[in-house]
Amino acid sequence: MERREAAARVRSVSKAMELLETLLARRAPMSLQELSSAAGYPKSTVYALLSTLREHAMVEQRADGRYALGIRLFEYGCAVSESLDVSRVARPFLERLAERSGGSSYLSVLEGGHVLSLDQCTGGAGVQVVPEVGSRLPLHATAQGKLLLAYLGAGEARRLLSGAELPPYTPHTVTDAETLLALLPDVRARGYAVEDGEYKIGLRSVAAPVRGSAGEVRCAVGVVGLYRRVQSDEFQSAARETVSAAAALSAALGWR
Amino acid sequence: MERREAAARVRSVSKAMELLETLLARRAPMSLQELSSAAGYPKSTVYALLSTLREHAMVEQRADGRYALGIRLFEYGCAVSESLDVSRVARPFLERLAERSGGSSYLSVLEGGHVLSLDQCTGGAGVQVVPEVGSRLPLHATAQGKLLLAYLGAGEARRLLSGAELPPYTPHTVTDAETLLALLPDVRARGYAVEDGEYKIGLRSVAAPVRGSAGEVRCAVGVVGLYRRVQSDEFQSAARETVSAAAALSAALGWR
DNA sequence: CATGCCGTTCGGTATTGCTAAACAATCGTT
DNA sequence: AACGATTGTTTAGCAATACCGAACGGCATG
Repeated sequence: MERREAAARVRSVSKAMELLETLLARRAPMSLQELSSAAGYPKSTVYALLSTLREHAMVEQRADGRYALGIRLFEYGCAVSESLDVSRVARPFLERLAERSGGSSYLSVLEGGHVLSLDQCTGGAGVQVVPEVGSRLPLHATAQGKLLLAYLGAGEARRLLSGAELPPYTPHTVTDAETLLALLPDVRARGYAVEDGEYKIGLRSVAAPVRGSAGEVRCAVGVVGLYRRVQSDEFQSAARETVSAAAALSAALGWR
Repeated sequence: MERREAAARVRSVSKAMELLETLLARRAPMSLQELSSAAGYPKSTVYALLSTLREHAMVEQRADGRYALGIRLFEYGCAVSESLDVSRVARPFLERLAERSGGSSYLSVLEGGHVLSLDQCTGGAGVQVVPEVGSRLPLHATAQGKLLLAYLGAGEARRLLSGAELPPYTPHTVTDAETLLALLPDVRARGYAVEDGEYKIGLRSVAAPVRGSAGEVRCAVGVVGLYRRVQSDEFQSAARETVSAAAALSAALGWR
């Protein structure tokens, strides 16, 4: 029997975190009423939680009374960013990869059923579409997502996919969990994952695994660009560059 | 009678926030016991709080059991950073200021009795000492701190200074609250604040106020460098550049 | 001046978080 | 290997306290 993660121990803390998550999802200040109905708790409950969060600068209240994410979260974010040795070490590799692949490179990890972009490096040529640092991308419609899923335990990958909707971003998006799971052994065998216009039409992307000193897959490096076709020479070359950048970064992190 | 801010409404949320603050202050993973004794709550209480925070990825637990700030805080930090239009708008001004002043420029706000550095831009010449983005600096020993204090209500400035110790970072640090408060009218009159080796010996710094559309002082821009003396031409020139950069940035933010 | 809409306050209730103590797991030492 | 020390985890019961409905006051707008 697999061990279920324990339910939330402290409900009020959970509720407070839900409020922050709501504010993050909306990406805009919200009124007390909005937060109250969005979270499903009574106004006065939400008020007490927000007051407490406000005292710790986790939220701030605007002049019009609406609540927004607070400045202390910026501090925490910087501290976490510094403690992530990965992104510091990865920077030169990302830059070199962007230069050699002709696309934009990025570094991402798995977090809460999404792909979280840790860092990026926009390529030189023309208009480039890159995920914003700190933004979430879908697991099922991105190369990074498929790659990170591939190196999870099979049960874990199924759990993440079954837990959520798999919305079709383009006609090429794989929206069936089983179909997606069936692709993962191939990803492991090849050592990289490919995305062919599954998130945005015209964009194609490769991702390869970055391993830590214990051999575990810590994150993914990838390239995204306006490549013509997956079979094209440019794309295949970008894939090779991605794999070798990921290997070099892994080595820098102490792999082998 | 001045309105005292209400006490924390939800204690468990407050305790959870204290744990995060402790982790931030130590800047290193901490064991359950360390956190328990640092925060002054029993082990099992801290455990319940940490478990809840962990479920929301606000903390993460390392392989050795120690707790560290979680990856979701990075997400929140990025979101806050994006919503701060100031730092986006300020970037070109900071770059130009660093270039013209011969020092390093930075942007900072008042937060929780400290100066919080939002962005920085290191100058080209030689070794430069700049505050890390996201780090806290003392109010009483920095140009930014004195500047931001100067534009608060007098009562507010006194409250912030009396609440905390004023440790001497160098022999030149002003450690007496009243002496410091007496300097603030001069700062307002001149339109900029100066720091003369009060935080680190050899470093001198200027800061000027950035105003928002309502005329309120939103943050400070400044320059720090290895200037010889405050009276030197280079420093005086840097001060003029700082004031004009602050004014230009204010204008870009809708002042006047 | 009435009306709605908001953020804020208040007090009683029972929910729920707090705690001490026991448990389990890991590690270093004898 | 056995031990003991140290640590993270679980549990159970009590009472503190978080929760909520309802009322308040301020601010717009009609």
